[in-house]
Amino acid sequence: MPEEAAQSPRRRAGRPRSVVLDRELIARAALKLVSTHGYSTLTMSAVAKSLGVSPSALYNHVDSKQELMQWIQEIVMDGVDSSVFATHALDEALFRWAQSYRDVFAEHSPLIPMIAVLPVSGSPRTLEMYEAVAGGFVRAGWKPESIVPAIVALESFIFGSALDATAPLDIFNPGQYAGKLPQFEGALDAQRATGKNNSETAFLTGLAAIIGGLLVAGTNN
Amino acid sequence: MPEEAAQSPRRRAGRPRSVVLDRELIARAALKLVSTHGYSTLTMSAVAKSLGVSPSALYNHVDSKQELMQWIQEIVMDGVDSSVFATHALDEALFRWAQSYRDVFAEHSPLIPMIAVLPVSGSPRTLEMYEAVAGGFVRAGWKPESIVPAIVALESFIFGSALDATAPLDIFNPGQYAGKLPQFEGALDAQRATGKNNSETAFLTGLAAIIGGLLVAGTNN
DNA sequence: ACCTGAACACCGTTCAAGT
DNA sequence: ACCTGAACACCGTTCAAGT
Repeated sequence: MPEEAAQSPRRRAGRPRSVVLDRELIARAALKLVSTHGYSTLTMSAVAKSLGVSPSALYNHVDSKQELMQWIQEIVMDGVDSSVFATHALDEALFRWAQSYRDVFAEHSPLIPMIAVLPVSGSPRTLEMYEAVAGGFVRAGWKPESIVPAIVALESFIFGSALDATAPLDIFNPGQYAGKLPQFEGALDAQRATGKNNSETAFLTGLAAIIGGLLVAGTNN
Repeated sequence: MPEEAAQSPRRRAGRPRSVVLDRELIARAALKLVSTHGYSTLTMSAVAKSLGVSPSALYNHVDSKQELMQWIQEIVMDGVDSSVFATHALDEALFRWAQSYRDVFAEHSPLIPMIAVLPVSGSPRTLEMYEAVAGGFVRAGWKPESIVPAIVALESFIFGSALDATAPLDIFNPGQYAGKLPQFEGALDAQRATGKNNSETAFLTGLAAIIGGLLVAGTNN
């Protein structure tokens, strides 16, 4: 199997014979593993196996599993649509950007605790995204010092919502406490009667609320 | 050391001689470990050691480490102030509740990915909290079907903000990309010049925005 | 009923040895 | 330069054996 990978591109003269692994290959293999079998199956061993290589071989190309997960983040970040800030009004752009951001990380929620804490300097695509978002705020006439807090507030909501999106549908079922929580259960029944997905409704109404609320505060005072 | 624990309370006649472990003791030991040395040191082995017992002994009282973490959650949840809904107007109550909620889980962020996905039926204190919050919405005249999505949206923002609160202060430092992101770096400099903690500002302005935005939508239409 | 000690089935990571 | 295989230092968890 390694031969297949080594022979497929026509080799330039003087190049080493069979370079099998590199960052791109490892990251893609990891992403494929995660996409098909979930993050619980993402082990260095499994990644190595899918590449037909021994686990220790990976450490010639990656420092740690943590770094490998940052590589995955970088690829995943490509799915976030930051182009809308160049084409739409700020409120509409924020709405679309936030939705793509949440949808992407709902599928990769194990990355969230890591991203929330990691310096952005390690992720050029994240920085590109921030540049696009900040540009949208600037063009809308925002006070400069209010822009970064607004972005962070939106991101907090987005990450929290992405985590929530992975929750089971019956997460609010009171179980043995049924009948003892009149106010909450009434609210729960009314929500259920709408037939809508609660996580989705919460995200959309919350997003509209926070964007609306921020826009009121961000330009005036 | 086990003798000390066994002899301290006067024993009622007929009681077994030296019951050392129980749920409360284990949970408190785990919480103490976490509070003093952080979640990275929370291993079954470390908990056992702090109790002067072998790791396998714990499994006579707890099913898994996951369950132990739920016990910690239950204790931690006590630090969230839900009493404000009985004493304050909805907007003010939401503000105070959310702040205590975020502050508590900023110190216990590793619990967040677990909580976001776990059925609330396992946590009576969480259910009590929901009952108090829902009561606040009901008394403020909210449409019943809008209450649960509002709570979930607020919780998503709170959990996301609690994760963000653990981030290093210089998380946005562009590093080697300095000078290439004019809009974002301008916004960053302006925020820095305020001298305020960015995470705190983001939480407070975001919270005001989402509460304000929700209150506009929740009662009218 | 509850504890100990050994064992199991994993992890991520290191490193000497090979090519 | 890059791979293999053995080894290390952990995890959480199980289980037979003791009291």
